[in-house]
Amino acid sequence: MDKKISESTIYRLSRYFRSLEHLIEKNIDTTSSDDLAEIDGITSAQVRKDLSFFGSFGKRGLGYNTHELKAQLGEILGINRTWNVAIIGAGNIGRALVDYQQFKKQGFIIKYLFDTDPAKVGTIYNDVRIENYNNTCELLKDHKIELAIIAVPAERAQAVADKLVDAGIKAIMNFAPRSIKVPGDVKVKYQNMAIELESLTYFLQDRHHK
Amino acid sequence: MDKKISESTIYRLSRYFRSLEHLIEKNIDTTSSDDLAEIDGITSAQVRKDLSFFGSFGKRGLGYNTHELKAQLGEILGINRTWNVAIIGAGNIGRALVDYQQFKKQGFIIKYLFDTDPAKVGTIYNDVRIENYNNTCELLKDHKIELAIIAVPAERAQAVADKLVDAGIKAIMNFAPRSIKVPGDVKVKYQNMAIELESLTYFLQDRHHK
DNA sequence: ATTTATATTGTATACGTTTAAATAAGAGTT
DNA sequence: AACTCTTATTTAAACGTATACAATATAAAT
Repeated sequence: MDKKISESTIYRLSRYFRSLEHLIEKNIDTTSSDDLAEIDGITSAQVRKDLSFFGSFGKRGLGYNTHELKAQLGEILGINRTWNVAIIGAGNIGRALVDYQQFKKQGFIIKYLFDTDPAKVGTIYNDVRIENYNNTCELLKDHKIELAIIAVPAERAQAVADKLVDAGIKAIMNFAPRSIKVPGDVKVKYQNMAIELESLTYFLQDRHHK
Repeated sequence: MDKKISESTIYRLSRYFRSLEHLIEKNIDTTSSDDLAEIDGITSAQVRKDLSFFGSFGKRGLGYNTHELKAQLGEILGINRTWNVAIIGAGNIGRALVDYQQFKKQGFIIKYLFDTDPAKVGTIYNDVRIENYNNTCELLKDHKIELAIIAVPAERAQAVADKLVDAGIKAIMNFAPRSIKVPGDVKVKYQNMAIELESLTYFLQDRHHK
């Protein structure tokens, strides 16, 4: 099972996982590819294809057991465990992320906030200690932090990325509105709400009425 | 020019726009598809292909004028103007978005925050008045709000979406961790940081070492 | 002034990937 | 055993990306 799985497949798997959680909350034990597709607005064939990359989890004629499928997806996505996360930058975005309930719910533990501001360093924000940015490298290494989130101004993004790479981080989520360069074995995800809104305004314009 | 443009193209256009802003800040007047590709980590051919859908903005042998190209992209994306935005839900996420500097910078004006909490309604958060959720429909209609952001708990997302559709909103960004159903002419973008992190953890797992 | 070299766009073609549709196969029911 | 339902897999179509090259603009060289 070494075929390459597309990022869109992984992304959809996360959404199926979310939908399954929802079904389970409603005490529903069985579902079908058609149900899952409906919830997420794609085709049932897509759902089955996505799952088929990893095995066969359903019963023909019956569908999928929500609990089992959720467990399997959790296993695949690596969220049947917790992940330690550090956030660089204790500004508005960094702090909002500390508050973000979904992270904790999905097993992402914010271990540290880092900042350069002496007034912030040493204080505690919502149970998370704000550490000195200069200590980033050693603290990340010492405490087995595996995921890092960049929440600093654009012009500092690359420097922070370099430091994270030095600290051995292999997965970065970048909220700074600037592209960063990292080695090939480091995975970066960009997160820029303004860009997302822009892709909406494009479709709002008159000339795209169909 | 009625051919269908892919979402990824639009998304990349936004990134080129951002890169051009950056170049202009550095007083650079000319750039090339190769430069833009380098900045954004894609191929130069991709850059030219993306642009070619909308016209030819460069000079062969010379490249692109940063100012001109930025203006053209702004025109295409619809961000050479301002857009009125409403946020439904004045919780952590809603308030963080009001604080998000990039919105204002890119011409997105947060006009209203809506909430159901009587303690919040009527107060002002960071220059934005928090209005009663029940008045959403009329206020959106009266004040020509074109974009709306859903920042309420999952279980309330669909109800809010329905109300926004009633109010004539055609573009929604949904921060609630739940899929919503809307008519075909309404464009929805999902924004779920936990899902984004999950797609990173997938790539962090041992079995994907290549 | 003409040619040659160099740079870079714009487009046409080829390739690979992703999505959708079609089909075969398994599980249960009557 | 026939019928229904739904998965799993195969096949085909659509789409997106990368490659290749012709077109064009400038500068340098003769």
